[in-house]
Amino acid sequence: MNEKKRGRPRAFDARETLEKAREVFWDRGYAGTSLDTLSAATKLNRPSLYGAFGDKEALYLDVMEGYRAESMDALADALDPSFPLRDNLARVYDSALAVYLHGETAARGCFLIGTATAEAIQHERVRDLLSRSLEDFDGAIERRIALAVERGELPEGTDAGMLARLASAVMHSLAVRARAGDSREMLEALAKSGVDMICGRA
Amino acid sequence: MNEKKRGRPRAFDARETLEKAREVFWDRGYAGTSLDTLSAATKLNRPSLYGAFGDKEALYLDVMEGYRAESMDALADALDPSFPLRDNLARVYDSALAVYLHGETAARGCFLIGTATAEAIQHERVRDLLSRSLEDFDGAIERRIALAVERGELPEGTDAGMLARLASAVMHSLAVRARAGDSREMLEALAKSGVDMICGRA
DNA sequence: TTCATTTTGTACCATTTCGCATAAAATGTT
DNA sequence: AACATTTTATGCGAAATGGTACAAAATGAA
Repeated sequence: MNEKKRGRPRAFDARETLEKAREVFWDRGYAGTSLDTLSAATKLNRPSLYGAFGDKEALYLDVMEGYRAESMDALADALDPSFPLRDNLARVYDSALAVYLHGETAARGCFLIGTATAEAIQHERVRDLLSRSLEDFDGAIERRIALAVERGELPEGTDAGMLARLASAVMHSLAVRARAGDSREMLEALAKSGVDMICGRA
Repeated sequence: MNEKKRGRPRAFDARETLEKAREVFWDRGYAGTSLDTLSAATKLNRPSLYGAFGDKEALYLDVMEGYRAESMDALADALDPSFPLRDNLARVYDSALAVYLHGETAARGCFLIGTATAEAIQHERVRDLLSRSLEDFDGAIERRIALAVERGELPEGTDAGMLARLASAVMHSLAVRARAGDSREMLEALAKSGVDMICGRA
C-alpha cells in the first residue's frame, strides 16, 4: 500500500477528521448534528465529507466503529492478566471515567450509550453495531473472569458470563450517570463498590 | 378546580396527547422527532401543540416528567416493604423489563436513558431532570435497603447508598441492553443475577 | 343577542437541512 | 505539453423544520 494515487491529493487526514466528527456527535447526538456543523468542525466542505465517508449515517457508523475499537484496545490493556483481577477492574473503570468525564460544557459519558442508544430503534445498523460493541466488551471481561476462576482469584463455580455482565452493568451506569452530571467523587465511589462487588470486600 | 373555562373547549385530552408524544419521542429521540411527526401522532396541529405545551423542548420536558412520575409510582409499588427485599427487587426489574421490551419495531428500553441522555449535554434542563430522576430512583431503593438492614435482611454495616446504586446500575444496564436488542432471556438472567448480587445467593 | 375568550385550522415565513451539479485546482501519466 | 483523474470550493435547489399570524369556530358571560 501507500502507492501514490493519481489525482489531486487529499488536504486532510481521515483519522483527524473522524476525531473531530466524533467530538461533535458526542456532544450533540446523531440527529442533533447537521452536516454544516460537521463541515465546520472538520473544516471539510460537504462534498469532501461525502466523497470520503459517504452520507451522514455512514460517517456516524465510521465514528462508532473507531470508538469501539479504541475502547476494546483500552480494555485489553486494562485487563492485563499479569495483574490481579481487582487491579484490572479498577483500571477498567478508571480509564473509562477519564474518558467519560471529559467535555467542554458537561461530562459526555460514553459515546455509544450517550448517542447510539437514541438512534438504535430507527437505524438498524446503529443498533447492530451497538449490540456488537456491548457483546465484545462483555466477552473480554468474561474471559478475564474465567481466567480468574481458574487461578483461584474467584470461587469455583462462579458464573463468569453473568459476573462479567454485572461488571459491564457498572460501566453502563457510570456512562449514564456521568452524562447526567454526577460528580467525579460519586462515580469513583460507585466504581470502587463495583470492584468490591465483583472481587469481594476483602 | 374543574371550573368551566371561558372560551372554546379543547377537543383533546392533554394526558392522551402526552402519551402519544411519548411514543414518538421514545422511538425517534428528541432531535429525531419533528413537530410534523408529533402533530400527526397526536392529531393536533402545531398551533394547538404550542398553545397547550409550549415549544418542542417544553413538550419533551413534560413527557419526561410524566415518565419519571410513572416510574416512581411503579417503583414504590414494587418496593412494598411487606414483602422481602429479594421479592421487591425481582419485581422492580420485572416491571422495568415489561416496559423496556415493548415497542413496534424494536424494544425501546428506558425512555430517559434511551433518549434524554443524548440531549443532556446541549439541553441543561433535560440534564437536570434526568439527574433528578436518577437520584429519585436511587433514593427510593436506598430507603428500602436501609430498612432491610434494620430488619436484618441484610448484614449490619451494609452501605445502603452504594448498594442501592449498584441495584440501579443493573437497571441502567437492562435499559441499554434492551434498546440494543438483547433477548428477554438474557435480560431476565441479568436481572436475576442482580438480585442475587444484592441479596446474596442464598 | 352581543361580546369576550379560548381553541382550531389554514396558510405562511425564514431558516436549516441534506444532497448534488459543476467548475476550478492539484496531482500523476503519456 | 496535453490529458486523465481525483479533490476542493462555490453554490444551487428541493424539501423539511420550528415557529407564528390570522381568521373562523365554539363556548361562557353580560
